[in-house]
Amino acid sequence: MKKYRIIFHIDLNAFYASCEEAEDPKLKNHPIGIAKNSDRGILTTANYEARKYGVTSAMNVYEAKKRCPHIKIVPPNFTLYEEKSRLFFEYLETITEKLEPASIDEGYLDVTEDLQGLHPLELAEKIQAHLLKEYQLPASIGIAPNPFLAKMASDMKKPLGITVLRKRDVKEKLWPLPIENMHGIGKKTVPDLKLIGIHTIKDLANYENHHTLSRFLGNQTNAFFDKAWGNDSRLVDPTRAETIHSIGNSKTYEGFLHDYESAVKALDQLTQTVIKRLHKHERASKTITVQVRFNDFTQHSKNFSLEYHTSDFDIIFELVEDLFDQLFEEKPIHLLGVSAGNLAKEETLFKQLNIFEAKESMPKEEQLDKILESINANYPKNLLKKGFKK
DNA sequence: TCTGGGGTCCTAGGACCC
DNA sequence: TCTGGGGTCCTAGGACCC
Repeated sequence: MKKYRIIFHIDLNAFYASCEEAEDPKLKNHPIGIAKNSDRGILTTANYEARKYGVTSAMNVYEAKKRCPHIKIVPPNFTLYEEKSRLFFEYLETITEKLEPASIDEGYLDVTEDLQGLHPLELAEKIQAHLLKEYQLPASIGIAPNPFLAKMASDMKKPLGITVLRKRDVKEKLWPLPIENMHGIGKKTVPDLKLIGIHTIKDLANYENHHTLSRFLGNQTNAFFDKAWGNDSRLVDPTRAETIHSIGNSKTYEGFLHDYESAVKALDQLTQTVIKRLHKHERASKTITVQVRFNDFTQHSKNFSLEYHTSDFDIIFELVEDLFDQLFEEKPIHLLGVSAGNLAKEETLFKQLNIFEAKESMPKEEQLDKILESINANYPKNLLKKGFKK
């Protein structure tokens, strides 16, 4: 007899909006949207009252106001959302250690061994009620034998839904869904799939020619195909979210940046934010990336990997400036981004330092020289620095 | 619908090493 | 010498998710 796992996917409904409603209950019966600017840009979230008017996440504010003229635009309060998210996961940890956070407002739980003597449905109801009562956070819960089905299930009833999706329900409940509803299939891939006759998850499950399929789905072809049949052997992995891979900061400049100097000033700000967050997470970075989007929406990035990890502002900013020099064009700049990747824990580095007397112990001047040397060796074009208004 | 900011993962070519 | 194969890392770009 095969033993099925019991996986929950828990998704907090309209999370940012729900946080705002929890803080200010007056907002509850009023349509609200979360957006930085009250007359431009896009909504990160809309509450369900606003969704009744056809307002959705990622819709621009102008359109949202057209559909719902009395919508209230609330600026985001990320400190509040992070705090609520922390409480959410802290509570889930009391249910099971087998918890994998998937984003700020959703997570997977393997409750196979932690049912507390309850029926899975009862446990889900208990969790949902607790989240609503203690934190005023409505949640949708999917119950399934694997993470993929649990994720698809939690999407089926929102808000405050609980949906069981068993293997034997796949043909009836999963297959009729349009292919764009499949987690991992985005708006670039959908037209390709439709071109070869795949419009629903059923079409994917019954598509014979995997060679053709792999032209569009690449490496993931078999994984997607298995998922279409309701199969997904991935384990709930609590360590996955513990490893941070990159820390970045980017900003859109509505009025555009028109010259080199103001861009460098902006990059200074972005770099400072990145460094602050690196320190907060006690991480040092080896690879720095600078990203530029111009007013014509062309986008470019450059990155450079250092010989060793650092979290020093002077070193990183020197590199940021240098990378930007290579990206600079005489066009108004719409977006700038700085990102630190290839991260290592600082405590680990200290250990290495003690053993090898690594280069971090050199005076900063010397470190900078070394780095510039290394950059120039790799980017001889750099030295020319032509066409810049310095 | 003319557009935020935080990320993860994949791809593909090239450099380099054995 | 004109030519193998495997592996890893670096770099730029793109797709996707919330």
